Amino acid sequence: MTLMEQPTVYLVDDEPAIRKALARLLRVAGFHVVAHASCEEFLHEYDPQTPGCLILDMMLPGLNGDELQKYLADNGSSLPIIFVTGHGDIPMCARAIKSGAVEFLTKPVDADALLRAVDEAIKYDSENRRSLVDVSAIKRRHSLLTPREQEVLIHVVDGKTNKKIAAELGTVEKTIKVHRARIMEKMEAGSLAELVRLAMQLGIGRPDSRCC
Amino acid sequence: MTLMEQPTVYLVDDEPAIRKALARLLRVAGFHVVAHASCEEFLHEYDPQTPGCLILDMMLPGLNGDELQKYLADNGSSLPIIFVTGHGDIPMCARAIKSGAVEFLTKPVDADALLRAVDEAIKYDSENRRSLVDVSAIKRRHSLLTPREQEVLIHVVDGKTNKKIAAELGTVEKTIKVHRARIMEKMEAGSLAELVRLAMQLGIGRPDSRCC
DNA sequence: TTGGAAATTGGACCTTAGTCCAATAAGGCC
DNA sequence: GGCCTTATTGGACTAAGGTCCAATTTCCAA
Repeated sequence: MTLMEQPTVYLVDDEPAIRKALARLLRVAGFHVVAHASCEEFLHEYDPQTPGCLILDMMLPGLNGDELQKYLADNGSSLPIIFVTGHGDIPMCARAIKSGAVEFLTKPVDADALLRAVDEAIKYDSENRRSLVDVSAIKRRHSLLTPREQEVLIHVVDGKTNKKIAAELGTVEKTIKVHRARIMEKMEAGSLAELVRLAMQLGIGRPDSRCC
Repeated sequence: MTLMEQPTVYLVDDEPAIRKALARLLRVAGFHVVAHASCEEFLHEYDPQTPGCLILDMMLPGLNGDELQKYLADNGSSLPIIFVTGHGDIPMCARAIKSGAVEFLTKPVDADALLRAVDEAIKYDSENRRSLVDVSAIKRRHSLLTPREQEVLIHVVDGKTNKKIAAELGTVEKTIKVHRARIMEKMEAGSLAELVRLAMQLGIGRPDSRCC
């Protein structure tokens, strides 16, 4: 597994001097740094499994910083981003942070501010990954359910009795009992209460029935 | 009830000309506007029950804009804030938005941008109030439970059987059954699944047991 | 064509949960 | 001292959930 790996600080800036200086600063502070000159280059190497954060210049040849931010967000990435820009203005800053950026710094970069931001970003990322791992484990178990079992699960966490579920699915109580037992086993739930909580994390259950 | 009231746009700026201009702009756009010259004046009149948002200047005599933001946050208010400032810089913008501000605009204010921000803020506020109302209704029902019933509830939503709960609380199964029935009645839960979901919204149950 | 997963059902039996009626005991309040 | 809430318990009974063993049917893929 790659879970307990040391976090990587990705750095994307087209000016070699800045790249070198920031990389050095971060390495001295004990971080593992991977630097790129463009977003395209970064995307080519980036593995979403890797924990860490991204220090990103806004003005870049090719894909810009804010475009990369949007691209990553659209692709489900939650890599925390710290913007570092030479020609930033307030609307740009507001947009970046509203879109989820952890920090927005201007050049010349204040070393302390950057290190504080990196610490915050990495902390944020690790907490986020922990909960993502939890949910993905539940999803994995849920995927082991047969289509019919998934269907029964929805009714079970809705609080219906086996008899009622059977009637709605056009079968008998006995059948539902069997499905139910399999569901508890495959979902590794020790009780109905636990099953309900697991299902909630998958968005199954009442609070989402309001969608109709 | 004050629930379906029309939202109020609060406006705090020490410059009478700006106050007048912005208030006029907002009223023309159909909003109900209440303007004040200082944070102290605003706090004196503000009723947290009122839905709406706050357009706030940063530099003010007495309490500053960011200080009011912190004060409101510390006091559990979720009134959305739109900052409008004449001498803002990027760090100030970043801090304000990271602290939850909806938007950070600079003077002279762009009318379209302000109206867009107000729309967004009011939408955000109304959604937020809706979920707050839901949770407070559950809290109210929970407060009707006797101490003993609240204790039993914790064990019930943990998925334990009546027999086990009785053993842990030093009583017999029959007693727990009675408590349990009262709990279902008072919490207005139609099934165990529903009770578990209600309890979760109050922070009762497994996910929070990790606190110890 | 055949082996296997998925879905279904039966029967017997045990454990839990829920319900209705009734009753006791302790502590607080007017 | 009465009155009320809270917490407790008993008995009897019904309903629902869970378990073990066993069996059938359908459909898909090797």
